[in-house]
Amino acid sequence: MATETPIAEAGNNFVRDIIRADLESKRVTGVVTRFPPEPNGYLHIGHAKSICLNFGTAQEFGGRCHLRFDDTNPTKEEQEYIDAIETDVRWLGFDWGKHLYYASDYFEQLYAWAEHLIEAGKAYVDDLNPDQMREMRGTLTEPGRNSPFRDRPVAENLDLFRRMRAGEFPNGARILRAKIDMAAGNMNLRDPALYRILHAEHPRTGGAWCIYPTYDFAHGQSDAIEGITHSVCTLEFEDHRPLYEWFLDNLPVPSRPRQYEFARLNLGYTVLSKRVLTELVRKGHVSGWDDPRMPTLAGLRRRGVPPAALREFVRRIGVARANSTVDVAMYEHPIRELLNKSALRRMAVLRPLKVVIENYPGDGTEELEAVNNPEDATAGSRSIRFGRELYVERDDFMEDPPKQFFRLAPGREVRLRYAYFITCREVVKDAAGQVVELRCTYDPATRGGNAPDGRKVKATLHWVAAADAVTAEVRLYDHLFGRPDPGADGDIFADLNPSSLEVLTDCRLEPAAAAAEAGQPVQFERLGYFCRDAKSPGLAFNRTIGLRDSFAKAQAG
RNA sequence: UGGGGGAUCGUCUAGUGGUAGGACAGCGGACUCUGACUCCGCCAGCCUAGGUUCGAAUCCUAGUCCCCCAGCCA
Repeated sequence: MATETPIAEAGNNFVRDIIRADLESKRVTGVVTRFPPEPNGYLHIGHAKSICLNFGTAQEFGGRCHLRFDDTNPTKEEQEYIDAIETDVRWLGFDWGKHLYYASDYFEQLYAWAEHLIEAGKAYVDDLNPDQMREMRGTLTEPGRNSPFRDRPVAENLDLFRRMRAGEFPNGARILRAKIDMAAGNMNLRDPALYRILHAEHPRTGGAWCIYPTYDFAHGQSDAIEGITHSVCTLEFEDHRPLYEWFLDNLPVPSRPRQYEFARLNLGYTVLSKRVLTELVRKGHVSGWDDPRMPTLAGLRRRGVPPAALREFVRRIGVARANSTVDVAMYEHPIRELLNKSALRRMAVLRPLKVVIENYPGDGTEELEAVNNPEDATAGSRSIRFGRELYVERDDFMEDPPKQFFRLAPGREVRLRYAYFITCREVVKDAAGQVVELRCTYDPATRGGNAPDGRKVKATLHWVAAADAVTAEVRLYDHLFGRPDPGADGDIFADLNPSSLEVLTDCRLEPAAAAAEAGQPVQFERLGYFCRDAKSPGLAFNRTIGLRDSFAKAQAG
C-alpha cells in the first residue's frame, strides 16, 4: 500500500546498519544517542549533520537523543554559547525533551572515578611542566619516556590529587595522568592527562572546582552514565577510541557505550572550523555569529534558510567514513526547492529605472490581480497597483542589446508581469549620458498580460508602480570566501571574498512585499528568495539565495 | 618496519560474489505571463597490478595516493 515515495530514499548509512545489527543481535534493546557540543562557539552547518544524524537516527529507531554540553574547559566556554546552541538545535527541528545534560553534572562522579584509578595504581600525579611532558612524550616514530613521578605511591598520589582539588597548586603545576603505556604507537595512550589545574570560573559550577577533567576522561564516562548506546563522533576521534574503552574497562561504569566515527562535513567556499569562525567574529570580518554570510545556524536562520532545507541537505549528502567536500550547489538545491514551493511571490525592483507610460490616461492608477504563489493554489492572489509612472530593473533594459537579450530595448515590446505589454519609445539621458528614464507606451488591450490578437513577447519583466512603491534596503550575499578551498594556500583570511556583501539602499517594493514579516520567506519575482531582517531597525531584506539564472550564466560563459 | 583510517561518475553517495544505481553539477530539448519552476533525454565512475572464481567494486596478495594523531583543546 505504500506507494508514496519520498523525494529521495533515505540513504542507508553505516551507522544505521550498525544499529540495526545491534538491535537484531540484542546487543542493545533500544537506541540512545547524544549530541555533545562544547559551548565555546556557535553551531554551524557541520554540526547540523551531526545533529540530524544523532537525533534523526534515534528518532528512526524509536530511541532518544540527549543534548549534552561538553563543558570541561571553563577557559573557553560561555553561557551565551549554551543558550545559542539550545536555540539552534530547536530551530533545526529537534527536541531533547527532558534529556538536557552537562558533563559538569558529572564532575563529582568523575572525580571519584579518578581516585578509583589512583587507588588501582592506574593513575598518578605528575609534576612535570607542559614542556617537559611534551619532550618526554616522544614523537610519532619514537616512544616516549616514563615520567620520574610515574611510580609515586598510591597514598602520595591520592594526597596530591586531593590537594590539587583543594586549590593548593597554581595552574599547570601538577596534573593527573593515566598510567598506560609511554611506548604506545597510539599517542593517546602515552599516559594521557585526566585532570588539569584550572583556576577559572565555570559557567555552571562557578568556583566549585579548580581542577577539570579532560575531554577523554569525561566523554565516555558521561556516555556511560547516561546509558548512551551509540556514541557517534567525527573521524579525528578515531584513535581516542582505545582510550575511551580503556576507561570503560577500568572503571565501574553503569553501562557500556560504543563509539563510532563518521566523516565531518566540508562544504565548498565555506569554512567550518570553529577557530576560524570565532576569529571572523572577533576580528570584525563579519558583523557577528549571526551575520547572514556565516555558515552558522544563527547566520543561516537570519539569511532565511528554512531548517527543513538543511535537514534535506544533510539527508542527501549521506554519512560515510571518507573525507569529502560537498559542492555548494548540493546545499543550495534543497533551499530553492523548498522555497519555490512555499515562498509568496512579490515584486521588488532592486536598481530602479523610471518608466513613464506616455499614453496612460491622466494621473490615475488602477488595480490588477497578481498570483501569490503559482506553486500553491491555496496562497491566493493580491491586487497590485499600476499607473503612469513605474520602476523596472535597470538590468532589464539595454540600449544596444545583443541578440540573446530578450528584455526591454528601444522600440521593443515586453510584458510587465500581470499588467500590460509596453513598448519602449524613447530613452531619456542625463547630462552625463546616463539613462535616467524610459518613455514607453502601453497597449490597453493587453490588460492582465495577454494580447487578444495572440501576439507574443519574448520577455516578462517585474515592476513596481511609483505611486505606492516602498523604499527599502536589500542586502545581496555572495560566498564569504572567494574560492572553493579557502585556506588551501595558507592564509585563510586572504581568501575572504571582498564582495561577499552588497547593500542596495534604493530598492522599490510593492506594498505587499514591504509588509512581509521578519523571517518569512518571499520570492522577489525573477530575482530570488529574500526575507526581512529582524535585526534591522528600518525596512531591510536579506537575500537568502538567487533564482537560477541561465541567462546570466550563459553571458558569463 | 610509529599508530589509526580512507579511496566508486566533475561532486556527494548506494552497492556486502550475479546487469554499477541515485542526487547535485554539466549538456541538449519541451513547456512557460518569473531566462524561474516542471518535464524528457544525454554525458559520466569502481586508485593500480596481479590472483581466486563460471562470475569480483565486493574475497586474497602487493603497491600507490589521501586524511588524522606528538594540547594540561574538544
